[in-house]
Amino acid sequence: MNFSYEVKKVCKQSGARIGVFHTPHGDIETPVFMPVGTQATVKGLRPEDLKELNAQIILSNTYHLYLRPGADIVAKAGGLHKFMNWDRPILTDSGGFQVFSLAKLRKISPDGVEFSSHISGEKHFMTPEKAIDIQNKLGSDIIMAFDICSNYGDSHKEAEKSAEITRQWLERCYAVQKNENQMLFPIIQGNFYMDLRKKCIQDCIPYAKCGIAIGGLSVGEPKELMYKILDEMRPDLPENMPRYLMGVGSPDCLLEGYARGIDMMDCVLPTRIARNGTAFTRHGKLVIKNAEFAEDFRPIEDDCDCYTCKHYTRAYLRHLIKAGEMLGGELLSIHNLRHLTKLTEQIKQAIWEDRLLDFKEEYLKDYKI
RNA sequence: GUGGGUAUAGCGCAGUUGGUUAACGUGCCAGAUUGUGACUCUGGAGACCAUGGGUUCGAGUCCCAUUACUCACC
Repeated sequence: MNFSYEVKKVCKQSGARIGVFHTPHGDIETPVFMPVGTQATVKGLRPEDLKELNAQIILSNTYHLYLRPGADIVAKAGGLHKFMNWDRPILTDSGGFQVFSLAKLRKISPDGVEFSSHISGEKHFMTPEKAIDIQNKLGSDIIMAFDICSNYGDSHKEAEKSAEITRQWLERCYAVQKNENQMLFPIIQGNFYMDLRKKCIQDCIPYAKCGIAIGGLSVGEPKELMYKILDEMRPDLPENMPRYLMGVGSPDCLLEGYARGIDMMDCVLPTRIARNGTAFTRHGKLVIKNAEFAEDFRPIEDDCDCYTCKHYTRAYLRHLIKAGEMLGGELLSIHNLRHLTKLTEQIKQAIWEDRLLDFKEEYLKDYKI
C-alpha cells in the first residue's frame, strides 16, 4: 500500500494527535488545514504562494472538474497535479456535497443522482462508480466516497434513509476503487442523531483503510451541537488512521476540532471571506473594507509572517477591495490561509508540550467569535 | 440672436390622465459567509423633487417668470 499513517504523539491533555500521513506525493504532518481549490485552483493563489504559507495538501472537486473541463482532459494533461502545477498531495471531494448544496437541481435515487449542470443546464447522472472513475482520472491522492449530506433539521427517518444509501454507495465505491496510488476515505454521515452516527461509523470502518471522514457537520447547526457530536463519536473512531472533519475551518473550530482528535480539516471560509474583504486575526475577524481602516497604515497583524502583512497596509488592502481589484482578494487570501496554517503549527507545538487545552483556553479568551 | 428640450439622493435615472410615508441602479455605511454555483448575499443612511410665484381641497406632475445646462437653426 502506498499510504500509511503513524501517530507520533498523543497530547496528554486532550488526546489530540500529531501524526505523519505518507502519500505518493509526499508526507503530510497532521493536524493539517487544507485550503480549498475547487476548480483546480485555490482562487487567486499560485502554487508558490501556497507553499510559502505552508499548505501541505489542497482540495479539489470532482463535480466541478467533471463538468469543466472534464476528467478526460485533465487525464490527457497528465493528471491534476501536472495540470495545475501542484506537486504536493491533493484530495478531491466526490461531489456529494454539491448534490447537497445544489439541491434545487437534483433528484436522488438509490442508484445515483440526476442533476442539471449549473453551467449549461444539461442533465447528468452521477453514480458512486462514476465518482470514483472521475477521481481515478483526475489522479488525486485522497479520493472521497460519493455520499449524501443530509440537511440540518431532517427527520430521523430521512437521515436514516440518506445514511443507508450512503452505506450502499460506499460499498460500490470500494468495489471499483483499484488504484493503489489513491486512498479512498469513507464518509460518516448520520445527521445529528447519535444512534445513526454510531451505526455509520461501523458501516465505514470495514472500508476505512487509511483515513476516515466525518461529513454532514457545519451545515447550519449551532457550533456547540457539532462539538457534542464530535465528542460522542470520538470513542468509536479508529485510532490508526487520520480523521478528516469535512468543511470546517474557522480559527475557533480548528482549535475545537483538533482538541477532539480531528487530524484534517478543510474550509472555503478563509478564501471566501478574503474575497469579500474580511481578514482573520488573533482577536477575531477584521472587516478590512470598513471605513475605519481607510487611513490605517499598519499591517493586518504586526506579528504576522505572511507575505501580505510583510508588505501591505490595512489602508491599501481596503482600497483594493473597495476598488474591486483582484489583488485585494488574493492578498487577503494569503493572509487568511497563513493564519490557519500558523494556528495549526501553534496547536501542534501545544500538543507536543501536552498543553493543548491550556492553549485553547488562552487563545479563545482573547478571541471574539 | 431665434426656436426647442431638460432640471428629482454624490452620480445615472423612474415617476402612469395632479391623489396617502417619491421607485430603481450605482456609490456610501454596516452585517453575513464553514467538503466554493460566491468581485456574492442581506440590511441601512441619504431627496425641503433647480429657484420664485400662480392654479387647485390637493402639485414632482398643470401655468408664468428666472437661472443653469443642452440641441437645432441663423
